[in-house]
Amino acid sequence: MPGVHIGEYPAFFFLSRSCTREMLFRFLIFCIIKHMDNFLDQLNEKQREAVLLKDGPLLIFAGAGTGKTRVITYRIAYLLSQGVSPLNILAVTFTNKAAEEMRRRIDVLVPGMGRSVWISTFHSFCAKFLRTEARHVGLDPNFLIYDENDQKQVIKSCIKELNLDEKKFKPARLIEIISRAKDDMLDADSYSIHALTSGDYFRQVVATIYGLYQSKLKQSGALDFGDLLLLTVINLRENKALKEKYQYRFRYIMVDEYQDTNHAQYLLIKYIGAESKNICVVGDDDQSIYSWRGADIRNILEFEKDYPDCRTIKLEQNYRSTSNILSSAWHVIKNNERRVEKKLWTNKEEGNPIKFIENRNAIEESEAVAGEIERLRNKNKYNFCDFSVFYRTNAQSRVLEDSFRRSGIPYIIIGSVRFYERAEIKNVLAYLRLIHNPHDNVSFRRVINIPKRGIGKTTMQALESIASEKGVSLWGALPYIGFAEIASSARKSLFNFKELIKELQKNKENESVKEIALKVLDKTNYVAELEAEDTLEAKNRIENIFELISAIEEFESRSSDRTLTGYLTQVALVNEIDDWTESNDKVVLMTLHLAKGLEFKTVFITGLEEGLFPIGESSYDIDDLEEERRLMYVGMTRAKESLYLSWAQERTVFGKTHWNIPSRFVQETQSMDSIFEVRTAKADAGEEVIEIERKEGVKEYIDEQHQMFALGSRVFHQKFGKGKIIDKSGSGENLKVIVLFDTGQWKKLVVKYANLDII
DNA sequence: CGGTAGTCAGTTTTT
DNA sequence: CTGACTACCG
Repeated sequence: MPGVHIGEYPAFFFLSRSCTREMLFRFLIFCIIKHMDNFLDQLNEKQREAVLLKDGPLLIFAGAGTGKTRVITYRIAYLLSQGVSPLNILAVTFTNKAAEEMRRRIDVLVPGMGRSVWISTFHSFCAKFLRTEARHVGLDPNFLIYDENDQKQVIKSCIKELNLDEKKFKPARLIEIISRAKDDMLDADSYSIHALTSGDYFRQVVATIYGLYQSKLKQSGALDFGDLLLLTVINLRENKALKEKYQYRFRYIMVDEYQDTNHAQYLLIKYIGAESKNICVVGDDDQSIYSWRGADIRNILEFEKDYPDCRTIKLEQNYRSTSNILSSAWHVIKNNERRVEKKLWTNKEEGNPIKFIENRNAIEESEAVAGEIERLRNKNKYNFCDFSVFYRTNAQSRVLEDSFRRSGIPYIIIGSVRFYERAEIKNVLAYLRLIHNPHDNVSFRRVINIPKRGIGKTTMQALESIASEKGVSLWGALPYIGFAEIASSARKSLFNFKELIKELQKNKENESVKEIALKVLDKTNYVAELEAEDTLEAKNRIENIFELISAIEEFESRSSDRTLTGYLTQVALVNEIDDWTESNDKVVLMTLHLAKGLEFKTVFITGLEEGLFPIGESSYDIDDLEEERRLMYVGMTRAKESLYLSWAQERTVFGKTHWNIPSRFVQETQSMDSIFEVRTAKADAGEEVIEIERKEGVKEYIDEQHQMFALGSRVFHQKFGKGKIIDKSGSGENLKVIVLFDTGQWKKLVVKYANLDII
């Protein structure tokens, strides 16, 4: 180190205590320049081209595993080496995990620089923007962010207030409509205009709900996810000074996973980058899997139209997967008609063949996965974290979890039952939110009677009506309770609650989040009350609460914004995938959606059954089916060395057992040399798992499953007449179908004996 | 007001 | 099968 000199100063000078941020910055830049040649050597020709195209709009088509993150991080390093200040660089990713990963990798290239470059998700960028500019955009800088659960509560109260039928206007559906409207830049007023012109009654009611919903959010001082984007974009559009400020600040913009951006996100980038035009977007239309969330694939396909002078670079060399994996993935994705043709290639060897496992049910499938992980670990000295298991729906994780627990395999489930969604955690958080902003009605309703303080339905109804009469929040209604018909005991309780929150709010500016949280536990007696319950469940809840306290500690040790606002924002926008690091040697379980952007030595894709993956009715709609197929492609291309595809003949959903046929994606891989069946045999010592490898007639078998007696096909039976196949199980001689006959009755029939004719 | 039993709908996928 | 919600009684 002392040998390194910057100009006339020895490097250690810069590392001494007197070093300023600026000096450190210059030192780091020096290091980058020194190593830039080395950096560039680590890139292939196309990647280097993408890194070196410093100015102007740039579109990078980056196939799976082609070093997309590498290009972005090296590009940032290159920009820094060219004298661009880290403060002028904005990198936007889709998930927090991706942002974290990028930061980490920049830090590897340019130590300490990861923190200075603004890298965030769209949503956290907007949250930061709106808080910083709150004064200019007419917001309280302490606004809360409502998650989907909070949204649901608000929507429900809207429906109640408007005397609508929850069955006709389902909260979940309404949230979806409103969220999609916001993605498309339609605020409540614009939506209302559209609804009126359409003459559609349903849409007009939705417009009313939308409007009421927004006023309720405002009353509570809250924004939902969609608002973060919508308001940011509206303000950038309307406020010239603001727009110029951000255009000036962010001279270089990079957007990851551009294929998944929605219209609002597209506009955000367009506005900020309009001046410098230094917009670099990276994406892959084959990995677009969020259209259901408003993502518009046209954003990537029409980038060249938006920026006529843009340069386009295609990254096609895959560094991740063996050629076996890559070619099967290609065989699957090429079935999509709506895609830009790309030819990924690799100079890696063929590698292991893809292994197909057929199981009788979900339990055996899980056992097979667990068994295979143990076998591979013994054989190849793999770590647990080299394995990942993907599935289409979160519900599938439970069975896997059971098997892993039985086998003693350490695992981590990412995303399913979220820690922050547990009742006891939400209760503590609701207190924190009230301390931060007592007008938060959702939190107020949540904890007004937790722990029990004798405030029930009647009291709440009275309070609600005061609030709506006066046009204030529930908290704001408290001073008026003297005039309402509220039992004196309840009145006293409300008063005490108010004093409690006020007490907790005292000194909040000077206390750490942890101190505030501990004060909540202390003053509310929440833990003590749980202890008194003395049940296993209560014990569990107490444990979770302490886990929350350590999560807060963790937050405070790591985050740059350690305020209560910062913490609550983080809780709303960050999921636990960000806390997972490879340092924990655990098998990772997650949905296919969450897997995007990650890679593992060995990947299991489970539940490959028609109706589950592709899910539900999606196979009847070409667009839906193609998105499912892209999801399959994303899953397959996560694997570096080994890929397992498994399915179960029957699966229990909602306590009902369904018979399924293998997913069409299985046969689309075109690489089925053999199928493994896992059978559990009863031996003297108990149960024994037997693996059977079926090599012959594999293709015929799958074809038969799909074509001979496909679900939905019409059949004729001598005795029962005409009908439709609605379910299916077994194979070969044991192939059984359930037929719903036109008479209305249904029968389970063994195909071999039933003598059915396909009509 | 609070507890409990009974009903009913719901699982895609996420910031 | 679960969790969320409702209705009724102590």
